Amino acid sequence: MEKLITARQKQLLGVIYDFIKSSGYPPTFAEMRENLGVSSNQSVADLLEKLRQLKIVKKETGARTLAILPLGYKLLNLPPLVLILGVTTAGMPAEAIEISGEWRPVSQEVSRLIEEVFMLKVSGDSMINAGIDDGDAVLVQTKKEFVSGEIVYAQIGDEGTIKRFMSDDKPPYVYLKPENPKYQLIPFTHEMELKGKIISILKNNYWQPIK
Amino acid sequence: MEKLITARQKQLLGVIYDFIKSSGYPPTFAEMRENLGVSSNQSVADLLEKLRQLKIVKKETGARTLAILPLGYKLLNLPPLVLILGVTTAGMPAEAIEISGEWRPVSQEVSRLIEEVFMLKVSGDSMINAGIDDGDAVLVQTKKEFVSGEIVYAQIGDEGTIKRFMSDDKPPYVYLKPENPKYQLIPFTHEMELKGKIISILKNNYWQPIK
DNA sequence: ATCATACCCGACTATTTATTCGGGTCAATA
DNA sequence: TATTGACCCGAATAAATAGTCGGGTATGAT
Repeated sequence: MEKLITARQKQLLGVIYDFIKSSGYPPTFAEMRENLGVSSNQSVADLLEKLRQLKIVKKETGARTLAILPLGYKLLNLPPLVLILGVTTAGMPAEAIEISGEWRPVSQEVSRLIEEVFMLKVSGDSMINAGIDDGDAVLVQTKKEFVSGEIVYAQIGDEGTIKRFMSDDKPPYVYLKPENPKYQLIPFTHEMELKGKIISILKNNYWQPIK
Repeated sequence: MEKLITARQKQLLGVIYDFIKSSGYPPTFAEMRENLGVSSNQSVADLLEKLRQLKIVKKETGARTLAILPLGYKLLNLPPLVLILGVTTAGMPAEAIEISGEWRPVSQEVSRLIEEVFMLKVSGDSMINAGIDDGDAVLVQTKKEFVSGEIVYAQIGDEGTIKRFMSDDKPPYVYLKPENPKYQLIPFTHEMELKGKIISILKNNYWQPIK
């Protein structure tokens, strides 16, 4: 196992990481100096230059123009691929939901990535035949184009709903289909907006602490 | 519906957001000026001051000491509460996993939040009685202290495993219990490290595109 | 032994960037 | 119509910050 990075370099990486984490923006040379316990800018510059060459961080000219690159996060032992889940309180999805006390807000400056995927609590039994039960939560990946047969999250006016999206060659051509014979299918209208596709289901019983 | 924020203020907020998103660090006054199409710092300062008063952004003295606060993200129509899932390739969890082409890496400067929760693919049938099947994925929330009965992700040497954590008043006192009668329980040893608690299960059939 | 490399010092200079000053316009409102 | 608030100008000053110079000390490899 060969050493890609020296201990000191890694330490600097950690300092940068910690700083960003707590303040929301990158550190200056002076701030790095202090957290590293050195007194010269050059010391920081030397280390930083190595990190830059190794594509662990990027640095542009100017104040605080520093960012950690994927390789850097990897070295910090944080997985490079992530999925963001938003737990919405308002806005896009229709109703506020709360996911037990276990899940909590994370630092603000990051919540911006939540475009990708968000989470919704399901109420009702209209999709039980697709394995989605009342009280489950679903992950919705936002997208624009949909394929017939996908389970989607749609908004109809102010209300959000989860149904199977279908398009046919016979009337009503395009519609939402509940997965429960008790319910009628819903023809597509212009008040209807498809927000995303359900990519996962989180079963109700697992959100709660398991006794 | 009363207006909390003016159009121009919101525009600045958007400019800041976009800048951070693409560069990884906050903009300077000059950069905001340009993206806003004004020529005076004061113009930016005025708007920024409002955003600051309204607790939409925070601003410290110094270069690029700017960050968006939760309220700001809310105004940008991004959910304020988020959960981060890491999909690991190596390191903490035992094996690389890939979640269909649908899920993709997000900007690097953010992956640092993944300490919270990560995702693992499950192989094997040792937990079928707890509803966790081969091919499912689970969400693991990292923590240090565990309660008897929780389903946990544990590492034994290099290998990761999912089991129910149990502690008793009779031997073997502390152990991991498979939820499948085919398998034996595993007494706790010092090579064993509990990484986190399973908080959700993503059923295999929902990762794949639904036909 | 000499060389390269990782690391460090202190001080100086150059540059970037923020901050402040003293105004002005326009539209809504009292 | 006088006032206020939102927005804007250009220019000067003040501050923060980066970048650079010319070194030094170890340590391990050639």
